[in-house]
Amino acid sequence: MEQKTDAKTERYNPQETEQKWQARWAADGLHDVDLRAPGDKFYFLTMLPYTSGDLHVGHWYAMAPSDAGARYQKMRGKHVFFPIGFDAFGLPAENAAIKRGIHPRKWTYDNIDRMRSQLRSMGTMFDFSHEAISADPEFYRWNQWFFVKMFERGLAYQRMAPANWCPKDQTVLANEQVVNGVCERCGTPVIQRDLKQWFFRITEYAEELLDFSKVQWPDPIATMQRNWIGRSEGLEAGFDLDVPGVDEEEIRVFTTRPDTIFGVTSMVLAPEHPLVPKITTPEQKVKVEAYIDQARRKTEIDRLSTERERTGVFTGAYCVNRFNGERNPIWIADYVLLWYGTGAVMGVPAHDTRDFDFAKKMGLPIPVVVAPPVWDGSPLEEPYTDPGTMVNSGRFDGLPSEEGKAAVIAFAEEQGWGQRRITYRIRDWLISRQRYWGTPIPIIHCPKDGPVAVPEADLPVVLPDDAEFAPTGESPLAKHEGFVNAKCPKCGDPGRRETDTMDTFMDSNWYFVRYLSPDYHDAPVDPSLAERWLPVDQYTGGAEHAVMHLLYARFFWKVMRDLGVVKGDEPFTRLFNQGQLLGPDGQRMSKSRGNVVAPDDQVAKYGADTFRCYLMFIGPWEEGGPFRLDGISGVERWLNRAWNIVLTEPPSGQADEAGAKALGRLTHQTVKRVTEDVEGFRWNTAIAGLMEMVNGLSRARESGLVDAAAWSDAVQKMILMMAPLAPHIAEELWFRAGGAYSVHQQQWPTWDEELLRSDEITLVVQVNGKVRDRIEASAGISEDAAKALALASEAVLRHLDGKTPRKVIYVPGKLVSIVV
RNA sequence: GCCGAAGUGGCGGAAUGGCAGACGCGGCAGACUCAAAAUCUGCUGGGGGGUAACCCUCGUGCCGGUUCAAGUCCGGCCUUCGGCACCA
Repeated sequence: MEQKTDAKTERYNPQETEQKWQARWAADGLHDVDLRAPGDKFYFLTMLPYTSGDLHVGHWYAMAPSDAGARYQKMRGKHVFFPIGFDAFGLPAENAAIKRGIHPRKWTYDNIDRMRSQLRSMGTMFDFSHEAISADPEFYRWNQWFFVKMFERGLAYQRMAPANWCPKDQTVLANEQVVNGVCERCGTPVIQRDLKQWFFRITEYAEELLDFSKVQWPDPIATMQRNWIGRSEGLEAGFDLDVPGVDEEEIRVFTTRPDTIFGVTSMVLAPEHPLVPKITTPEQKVKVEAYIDQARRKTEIDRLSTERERTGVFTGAYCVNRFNGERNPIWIADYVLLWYGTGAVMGVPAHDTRDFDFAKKMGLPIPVVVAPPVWDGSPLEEPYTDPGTMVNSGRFDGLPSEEGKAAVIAFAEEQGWGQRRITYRIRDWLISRQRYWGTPIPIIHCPKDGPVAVPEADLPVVLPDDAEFAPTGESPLAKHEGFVNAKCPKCGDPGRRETDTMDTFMDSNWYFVRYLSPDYHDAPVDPSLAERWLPVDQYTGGAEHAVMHLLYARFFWKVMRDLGVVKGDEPFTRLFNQGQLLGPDGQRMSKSRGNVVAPDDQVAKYGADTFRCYLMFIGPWEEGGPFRLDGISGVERWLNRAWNIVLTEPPSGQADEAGAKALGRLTHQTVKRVTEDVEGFRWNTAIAGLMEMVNGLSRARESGLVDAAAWSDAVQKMILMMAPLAPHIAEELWFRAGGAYSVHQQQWPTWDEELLRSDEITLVVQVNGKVRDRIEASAGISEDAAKALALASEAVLRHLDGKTPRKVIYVPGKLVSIVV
C-alpha cells in the first residue's frame, strides 16, 4: 500500500480501465475453471439467456448481481463454477428467419456471437470454456437419449391431444400465435384439432414434487408450485346408470366434498366423455351433437373463461345416487374437463357456487345437506361452501363436514360403491411441437411395430439444415423426404420418422448438468464431475419462471436420478428469483412498446461497473420495477469518490486514539453490513453501506491527521468489498494501492465484533411512548444509572409535569421508556 | 374468483417491535471559477411557534386491536402488480 498517484492530474477513465482488465483476465484465463482442481465446490447458476438478439437491460439485471454473488463466493474461498450457455431452439428463431429470409441456424448463431461479446463487456466471471448451446447436435443428442430412455420406461408416451389449428393455413399454431382466438398470420378463427402427440408422464412424480423439504427455496415459489400441482383428496364413486339399452352400469364421479353427496341433484359430463354418445336419448341427440361440435371449436382458454355464461345440454338420461336412491338428470357442459378427475361432476346446488347459480336460474330445488352454524332450516339465499354439520343425509346426520367426509368415504368403500382417491391438477407434459427449430423426437413409426425408438448408436437424429421451414401447411420436417424415410430399427421395413420436435423447455431441464462436461461423449454428463458438482448450490433467475421451468427441471432431475445419471433428489439447493425489470414507463419492456433500454449505450457512457452497480442499487433485487436512469450519477459519483480516496492518501501521522478507533469501527461495521447484505442478495443496501464508508473516509480525511495504519486497513478492505460489485475499478484500485494481482483472488475481509462496539451510546428516552430526549452515555451504563439519567432529564421532567412515573422500562444500550 | 407480492418524502428506496425517511436522485444555498461543467460543503417530510440553539404537532393505503412502544404483530377492508383462471 505504498504507491501513490497524483489524483489531481488523473481522473478515473472507466472505458480504458475496463478494456485493459478484461483483456488481461481473458489472457490469463482467470475465469476458466478447472473442475477437477481441489477445493470446496460452489456451483452458482444463472438462468441461461434465450438467443433473441441483443442483450437487453433485463439480462444485465439478472446477470450482474449473479456475477457479484459468484465472485463473492470465490473470495470466500470457494471453488466456484459460474457457467453460461445459450437457449437456442424455439419459435422466435423460426419467425425471425421467415421474416428476414435467413436460416434459423444462422440467425441463432449470429446472435450468440453478439451476445457473447456483450456478456464479456459486462466484466463477468462467466466460464466460457464450459459453454453449452442447445441447438448443437452434441447437446440435443442427449435430449434424444433421455427421450429414448423415458420411452422405454413408459415415461414418454403418445396419445391424441388437441392442438390449435388454423383451417386456412392448414397448420398447427403455438399458443402465442393465437391472438384473441384467431390466427396471428391470417386472422382465421382457430379451432381445436386432435393430433397424436408425445407426453412426459410428470404426473408420475406429482406427489414427490410436492415435497420441498430438501431445498431452501422461498416459500412463495414452493406455494405456487404446490398450487400448480394441485393435489386434492376426495371420493371417487359410481352412480348407477338408469338408461335402457346401455351396457355400462355406472358413471364414475370424483368429488372433494363427499359430505355433500346427499345434496346431488344432477350429474354433468364433459362433452367428450365416452359415455355421452351411448346414453343420449334420440330426442336430445341433435341438441347434444350441436353442443359437442360447438365445444370443439373453442380453445381451452375460451372454454374455461369465467367471463362466459355457463352453458349445458340435457342428455335425456338419468343416473341413480346410491346413497339416497334419488334419480338425477345427466347433462353435458363444457366447463367440465375430461382430463380432470373422471370427467364427470356431481351437481350440488346448495354447496357449490356455480351449481347454485345454475339451479337458481333454472328454478331447480336446492336441498341443504350441510348446515351452517346458525341456520333455521329455511332455504339458502346463497351457496354455503364452508364446513358445517351434515343434515338430510341419512345415517350421517349430525357429523361435522370433516368427519363426515371420512365417514362417507369409509361407507362407500364398505359398500363397494367407490374409494378414496387423490387427484392432481397438473397434467402430463405435452412435449410435441409441430415445428422445425427444435430437437427431433427420435422415433421411427413402423407399420408393423408401431413407434420404435431410434437405437442409441444412431443418435443424434440430426435436424436437417435444408428443410423448408417456411409456413406451408405441413410440419416442416414432414416434407423432407431424406429425413422422413427411415428403416424400422426392429424389422428393417420402411418406416417414417417422427416429424415433431421437442418443447424447448426440454433443453432448460438439464443444461446445467451438461455445463460440467459439454464435450463428454459417452453420457449426458461425466459421472465423476456430476458426483462432485451437483446439485447446483445457488440458482438465480426471473420470477416469471417460478412454476413452469422450475417445476419441469425438478421433474426431469428426478427422472435423471432414476436413470442413474445424477444423484440426490433436487437439482437446485438454493433459489433466488429476481423481480422483473420494467421499462421507464412501468410497462414490460418490449420492442413494440419502444421502451427497451439498450445496455450498450449506457456502458459506453458510464462504464460497465457504474451500470451494473446502478442496477443493483435501484431497489431490492426480488422486486424488480421500472428502470429509470435518474439516479445513475449517484453511483458514478460514489465510484469516483472511492477512486479519489484510494489515490490521495490523507496527511498521515499520529492521530489521536479515538480517531483511529472510530475509523476502525467504521471499517468493521461496514464489513459486517456488506457481508450480511451480499449473503442475502441485498445489493442496494450493500452499496449504500459502501457509500457510507466512502463518506466516512472523506470526513476522516477532512478532519486532518489520520492514523496511517487504520486508513490503509480501511482502504484495503473497502476495495476488497467493492471487487464483486465493481470488478474493474476494484482491480485497478487494488493495483494502484500496491496489491497483488488479482483482487479477485483475494480473501473476503472479516470483521471483529469487539471492534464494532462504541464507548458511547445514545440513550433514547420516551415518555408515554414519545421520544422526549436523547442522552449520550457510556456503553457500559447500568440499568439503574440509565434510568436515573433519564429521570433527571430536563425534557423528561417537563413532560412528566410533576407526576410520578408508574413504570420505567429499560432496553439495554438503547432506550428508557417512562410511563405516567 | 383463487394464489403470490407490494403500498413509506417530489422520486428510487432504508428501518432484529425501540430515534421513521439510512443511502442515492432531484431541489435550495454556499465554496472554487472570468464564467460554465466537474468537484467540495451545508440544508431539504407537512404544519405551527421561536431572534436563536431549539420546541410543539401531524405523518408509513384505510378502519379497528394488542403493546410502555407498531411502517413492523393481529383482525377487517381498499388499491396496484404478477401468476392461475369454472379443478368438481
